[in-house]
Amino acid sequence: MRSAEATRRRILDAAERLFARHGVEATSLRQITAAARVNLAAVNYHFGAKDALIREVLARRVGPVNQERLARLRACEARTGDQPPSVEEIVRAFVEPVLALRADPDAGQAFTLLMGRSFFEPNLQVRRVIIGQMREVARRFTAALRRALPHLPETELWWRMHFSAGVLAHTLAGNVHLETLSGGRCDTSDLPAVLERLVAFVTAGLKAPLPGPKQRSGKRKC
Amino acid sequence: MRSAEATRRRILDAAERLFARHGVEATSLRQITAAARVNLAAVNYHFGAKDALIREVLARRVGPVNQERLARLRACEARTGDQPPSVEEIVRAFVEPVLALRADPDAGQAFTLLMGRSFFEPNLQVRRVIIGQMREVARRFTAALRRALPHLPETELWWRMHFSAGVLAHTLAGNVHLETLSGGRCDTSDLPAVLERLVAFVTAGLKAPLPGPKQRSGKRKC
DNA sequence: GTCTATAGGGGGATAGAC
DNA sequence: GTCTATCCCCCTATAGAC
Repeated sequence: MRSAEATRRRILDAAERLFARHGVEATSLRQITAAARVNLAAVNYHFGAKDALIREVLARRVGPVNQERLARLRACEARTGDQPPSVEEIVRAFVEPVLALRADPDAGQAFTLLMGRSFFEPNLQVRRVIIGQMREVARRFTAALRRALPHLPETELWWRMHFSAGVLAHTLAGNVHLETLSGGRCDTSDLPAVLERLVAFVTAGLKAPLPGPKQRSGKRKC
Repeated sequence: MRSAEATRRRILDAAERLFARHGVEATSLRQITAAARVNLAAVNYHFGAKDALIREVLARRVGPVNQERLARLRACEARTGDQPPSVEEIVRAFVEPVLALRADPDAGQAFTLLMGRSFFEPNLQVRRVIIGQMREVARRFTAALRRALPHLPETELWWRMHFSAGVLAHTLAGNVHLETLSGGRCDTSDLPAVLERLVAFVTAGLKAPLPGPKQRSGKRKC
């Protein structure tokens, strides 16, 4: 016999781990309840249906991460006053809170893997949660970056943020590929080093010179 | 009555479209054969099992794309002779062949979506095909970039290629997010413009200055 | 709140007629 | 090569005992 809260939590933890490893579609409620050592019917009792469970698994962690992102951004802006924070500072405010979850022994690596994958998830429920949760954050960070990169047209900025999100997602979810293809030369577990690399790459991308209006020079030749 | 080849092709086309839209796990053979207007048993007759079908759907397009990537890279290197091609040229050689598929009315957008998603796919079969097909390409492009960026340590280069792959994947698979979050301000269908933006971002990221060895300055403060 | 048992529907794969 | 029919498994969700 266990408390209701404990059961709920065990289900969420097991679901998080399994969703991360096998994907939401390939994970059955039976696998989840078996891993959580909880009765099959408990999922429906506590969450109603699989979709609702998916939503809660994501929201439980994305919510706090996004709150911290916004708090860091506010702290940056408070510190710099009238001047906008630098691009690098803004990127850090966005990236650090989610990367930090990897060091969290409770959340562990499972959630960051799931999170990175979520951007690409065909499952409608997952996409809805992600978009819903990111909307406010995207709005605030766009505004901050627009001040930091005043020469950049707004459309261009959205594109570059989109590219940046891709870098982050791949960093969270694609470590297997990096380790395999590089033949084990890259250590994906050294978080501070990963963070510095990520920030350097994304910052440079955001600051890239604008491509000329229409260059049809010899470049296309090769 | 149809020829065997035609049936095979109809199955591949339908599977490609459905895998792209709903994911491989969420797509059933029944959905595929219904969409292809083909008998259910035809899948097993022509491919043996679902896993084999997945493999062929991917390999059919990835193979040619990777051949063209290598051909373009060779062309670049032949043209520049002893000098290495520029980073931008190398990036173009990698990115253009796959983006071009989006303009192909036959392959259409379905495959590029599937391809972008494949990097993050939990399904083992998908990952195996992707890694297998990318190994040679990754090796050749790493070698080319190492010549173009001789100051960059090899580990760093692998990381940056990994980040670049994330940008590409998100560009291929994440358009829904960009259009939603930007409120329709970004036109994802203008391929030449997308290409220029992508190349500019990735090239800048690859060329980014190396982060200092250990900076613990006021940056972390915000 | 927690369990067992089961309804009710798909799923992948195959045997065997044509 | 193509079809129908079917096997047998696992899925989600729920009803009802405890």
